[in-house]
Amino acid sequence: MKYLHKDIEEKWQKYWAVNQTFKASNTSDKPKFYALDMFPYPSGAGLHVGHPLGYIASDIYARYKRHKGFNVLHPQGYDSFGLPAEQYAIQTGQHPAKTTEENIKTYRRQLDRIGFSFDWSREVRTSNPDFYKHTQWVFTELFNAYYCKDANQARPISELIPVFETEGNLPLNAVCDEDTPQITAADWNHFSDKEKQEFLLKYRLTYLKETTVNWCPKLGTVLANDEVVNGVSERGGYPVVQKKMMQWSMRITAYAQRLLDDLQDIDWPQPIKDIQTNWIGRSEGAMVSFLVKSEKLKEKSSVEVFTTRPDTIFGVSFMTLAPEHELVSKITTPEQKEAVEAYVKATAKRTERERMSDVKTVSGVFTGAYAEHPFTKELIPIYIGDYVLAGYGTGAVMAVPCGDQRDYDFAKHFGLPIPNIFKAVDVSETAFEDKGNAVIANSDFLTDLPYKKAFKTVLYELEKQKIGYTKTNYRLRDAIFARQRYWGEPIPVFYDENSMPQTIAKEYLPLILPEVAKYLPTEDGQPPLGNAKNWAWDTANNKVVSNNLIDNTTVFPLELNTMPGWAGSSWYFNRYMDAHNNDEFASKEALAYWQDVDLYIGGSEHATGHLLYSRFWQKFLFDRGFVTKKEYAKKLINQGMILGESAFAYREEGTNTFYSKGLITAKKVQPIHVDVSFVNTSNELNVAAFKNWREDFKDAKFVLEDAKYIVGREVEKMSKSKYNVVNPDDICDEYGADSLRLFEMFLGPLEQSKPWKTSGISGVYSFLKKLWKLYQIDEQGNVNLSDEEPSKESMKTLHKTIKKVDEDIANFSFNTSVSSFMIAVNELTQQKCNHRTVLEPLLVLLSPYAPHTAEELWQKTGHTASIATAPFPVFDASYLIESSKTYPISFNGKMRFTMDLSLDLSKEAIEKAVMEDERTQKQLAGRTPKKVIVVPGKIVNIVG
RNA sequence: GCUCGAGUGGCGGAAUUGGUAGACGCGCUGGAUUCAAAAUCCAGUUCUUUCGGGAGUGUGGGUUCGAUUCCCACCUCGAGUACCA
Repeated sequence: MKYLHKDIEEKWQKYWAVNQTFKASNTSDKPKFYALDMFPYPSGAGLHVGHPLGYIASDIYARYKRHKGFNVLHPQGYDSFGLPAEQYAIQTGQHPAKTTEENIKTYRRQLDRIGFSFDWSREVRTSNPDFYKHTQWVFTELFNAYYCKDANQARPISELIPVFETEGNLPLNAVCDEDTPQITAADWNHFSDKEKQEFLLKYRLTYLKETTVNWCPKLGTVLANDEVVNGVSERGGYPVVQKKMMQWSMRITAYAQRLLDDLQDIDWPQPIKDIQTNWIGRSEGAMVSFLVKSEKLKEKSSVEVFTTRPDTIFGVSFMTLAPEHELVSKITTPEQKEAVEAYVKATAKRTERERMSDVKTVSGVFTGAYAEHPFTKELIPIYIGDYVLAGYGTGAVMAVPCGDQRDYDFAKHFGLPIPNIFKAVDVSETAFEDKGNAVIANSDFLTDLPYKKAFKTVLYELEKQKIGYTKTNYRLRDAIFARQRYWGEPIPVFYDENSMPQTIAKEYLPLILPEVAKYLPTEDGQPPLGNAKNWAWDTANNKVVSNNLIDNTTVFPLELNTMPGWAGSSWYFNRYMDAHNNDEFASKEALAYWQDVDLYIGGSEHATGHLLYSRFWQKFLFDRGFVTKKEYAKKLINQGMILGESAFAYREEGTNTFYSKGLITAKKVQPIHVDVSFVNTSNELNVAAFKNWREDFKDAKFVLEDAKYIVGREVEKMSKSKYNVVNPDDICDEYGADSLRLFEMFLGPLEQSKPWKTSGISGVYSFLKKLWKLYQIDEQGNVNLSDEEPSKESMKTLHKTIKKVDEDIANFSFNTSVSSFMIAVNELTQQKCNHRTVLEPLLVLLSPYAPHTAEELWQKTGHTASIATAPFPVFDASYLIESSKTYPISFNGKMRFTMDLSLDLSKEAIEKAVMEDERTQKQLAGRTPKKVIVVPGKIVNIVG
């Protein structure tokens, strides 16, 4: 009978759905295994063959673990809040919930066709109120917590009030806003309610503060740092400008050190760890105060700088402040006022992108003010310059031109002195930045000290004289946690009579996203939720009511911002453990059983976004005792991207004539993307289909070669706009889901990017056909296997394959395990093996890839064991043990011939046998070898 | 610039702790079957050769009896990051 993949796959997919074959239980005697994929955003375009790559890998591993006797949790869901649905809504008026629902249907249908073993009973959707009510709850927990540096954990904010009441904030060692003043108990007790609330906000882990944000005017929203790439928005590529705004932020910086330290405990790819380490950007150095000497200043004032090279302090010849630095206006002398103000204005106008594309231009202005060097007491000029960033360190630097290239360039540009404080180093051309080889000179008490020693000595002195102290700085910033958008989780906050934020208590969540007439911002620039008619909080009845009822005594306005895209994905992995729990995000029992993700597969593009934020939330939930693990994913694998093979037709410039690829050499042509579905495997274009494709090609002329139009090919990212998308549905139609799954794995190593080539699929497809053939299935669908004893050779093939595939899957080397199966089928075909003893275990083993075929056959032959519960075949080493081995015989490391030698021969016996062989004698031609190296079981090498 | 990662046939890619380089698949060549095609099966396929061999894993060195594998220098490509003081 023919291999009818469609019938087989349909039948078993239905069977699994009806029998809930892959439903995981929260109670089991088996050890647990949690295999997770990064859940997709359900876009309108549906899946292409690149999307399921990681899902296939995790699915194989999940099935493998089930075979090995684990209770496996392998869920899937949707990250369903997001921008595309909202933009579609703005254009069409269609509610995002509706398009999202439709897209999810398409996704589900496509995923089902590929035959994944997902436990769909645990599906989550971040846009479901049942789900986001818990996202909102995490927000309120963060709001009601602060970070205690002594305990090194998050604690309830309520703890702070008695401390403030009795001692003020002086003894408190907690993370807070940089500008938090010191207060005494008396201060606190004299605070009004509003002042108390404002003060507490400086400690909350999610807080409201005026901050400089990345504002994207085109998208009408703020963006987090990781959403800005090269000064433009990651989505859409629109310009981004800096703007001061009142914003919700998350105090992720409180966790900077722990996020760094705990990387050591998790088995994640080194590149991801490196990226996160870089992003957190820890640097150790010192804070140093420079006294400002300005007649204009009445009170004593100083500039604080952060430096990683306090050892070079005697090389300071000027200081530079960021143009935005608060001291700038205070210290600027009247003579310089005009120039400084013009410069500040010009900098503010420039977008981040302009500032970056212009790195090489040195610019700045002298403020007219001077500072006093803390040791030499010399006066040094204070400049402003845009190479100093307001957001890092203190927004001011002590410039050491001989030791820092940027300071050097600045000094050269403005003709400032470049004192050399390095021993035996020439700094006339360039700065000397190599601190490992630095020996300090001309530096008073630091002279002749190497870098490390000088670093320690100067810090000791700075601390003694109270002009500086050791400081660790992080590049990581607090994450902006609000978007001026509609399609996101509402922030569960209302504003009380003092206009201070108050969270909505857990029992009244979810705060459901309101209906709005328009998804655009309001006319006065408020976020889209400003269009909602019913968007006020009635504190008497704890429910949402009409805006008309706002009286600021019991009914208050609700927050108009929504949460950013990464909110739901920061904790969803815990939800799968107990997806239908209405009271809590997951029960204590479920959390205690599943604990954490054992294998997490997804793309590396989330390194500084989702993969960092989710670690932060998990640590917070851990601190507050809600989860059992401080890291949620033990092992992470980044699957590579599957690239598309774009096709191009070549149109001569200024004409509508297309030349076949071989004819374009002398012509000026413009390559045009052609839909890959018009091209066959030999790169031949279906001209008729192409003409019908677009109006402007209707009358196109084609110059052919050998009566064919041949297209050009190029590997690019798979995308709709490049017309190189391959739909998995088409592959399933023609070759079946098993072929698709096998082929995606066979393409190459999981973690590597690789181009998709539909022509290659014939290899795995014919492998499946050959496999099917082995079972000699007749027209009635019966399997005709022999119950006689199989040959030793066939048993060896089986057990060799078991051993290899077991090892390969355990190492996530899926491509080589597919090869092993192919070899096995080729061997068994050649051996004419049709023995049940060999072929049934082979199918169980193969089922991670082709369960449908396997189950089909098990059923037909009267076996009813579900693949999910069938035992993994036991590997029997005895079939692999051989009595003899083909030894390569080498002369000076070069292989000359082989000899079959018994494996139980001693070293001496092997040497004797080899030396006596006539081929050895021929090679030696009478000479005596210097040495004979015998590695039992491996090789014999004769040196001489 | 800095930090990682990778360079193997026409192509995707294999190769345990250093031990017969090119597994497996695509493509290609020849053959069988067929009126023919598709499908299937068989044989071949790194380059070179005077048919004994010789060369060969980006380049140049080194360690070793023996290097795709280890070490040093360089070249190329990819990814991340970028005035971070």
